[in-house]
Amino acid sequence: MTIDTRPLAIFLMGPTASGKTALACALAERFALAIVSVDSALVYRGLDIGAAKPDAATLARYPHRLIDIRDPSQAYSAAEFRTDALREMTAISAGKQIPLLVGGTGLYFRALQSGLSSLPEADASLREKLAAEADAIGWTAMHARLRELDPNAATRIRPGDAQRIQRALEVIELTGEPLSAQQGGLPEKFPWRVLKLALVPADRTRLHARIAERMDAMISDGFLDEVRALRARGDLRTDLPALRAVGYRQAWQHLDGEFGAAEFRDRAVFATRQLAKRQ
RNA sequence: GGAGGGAUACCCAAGCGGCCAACGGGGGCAGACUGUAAAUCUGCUGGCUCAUGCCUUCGGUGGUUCGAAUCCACCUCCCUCCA
Repeated sequence: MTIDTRPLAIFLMGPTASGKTALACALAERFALAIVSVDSALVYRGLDIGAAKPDAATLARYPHRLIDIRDPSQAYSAAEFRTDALREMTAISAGKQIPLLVGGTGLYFRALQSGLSSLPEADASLREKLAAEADAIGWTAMHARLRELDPNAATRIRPGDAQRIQRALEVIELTGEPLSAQQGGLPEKFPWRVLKLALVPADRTRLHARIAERMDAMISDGFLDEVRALRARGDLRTDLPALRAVGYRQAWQHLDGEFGAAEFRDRAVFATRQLAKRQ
């Protein structure tokens, strides 16, 4: 057995409302840790209350990296996260601290540790074009096209999975090669020795109760005003990743008049529970 | 007191004599996932067995019928309107 000389990093994972932030801060209080957020919603500025972003006082005392690094009008991605996180971790380790990666975005953790195949990044205009075509002929037809261009990918991707069909076609158009031929083989040797901690709720009912309580607290803390401010900008649309976040999407629909306040609250709670399951 | 409308599985809600264990949506559960991942998608969701099998369901009790969630009678509860 050889000695692992890689620097240590800690991964703290768990569903929303499971107490990750509190635990991370408690650990940071006692050890030489620097916190890096692993959260696809916290990266956006202006998504605070509804995203359960740690408050200013907490952030001042326990700085979190990779929070508030993007405007809601822009998309962020797993690949960008990987780049950003590796940069932050390198700096932290160089400063003789231990990086503490905290969050609930599983894909980001995976992308960070295992890497991603070298695929082209998202191309907004191409996606728009593909979406327009899909509007015209339907995603089933788009899936049929994928079947011709990349049978392997078409087998893996369901005909109803518009998002993945779009990405596959995007990659094919951008590279001229099938997506399936470009994936696989990620023998990434991660430059850190990872200690993984997972917060697993012992009892779903209790987690559900916490989620409901937290949602009510968010609402009384002005969640809807926060969303009104985002709408007032005028340049944000519901198909942006930032505004598809749990709670924000429902709040937006409510403010559009799709349903009342009580239904908004319930829908937001349901969506949060379902998110917690997937985490 | 009178005139109507309604009671369906955890919730909402179709069904209106057989093709109904009962459309659909929600919720719940399980699962997939390589640059949107707090996203996107899939399956299951009365019980027992899990087989084109059996059993118990559509407010309650009776009745009509070969056969009822669906028709009739009465009862219970809810809603609207007239008094």
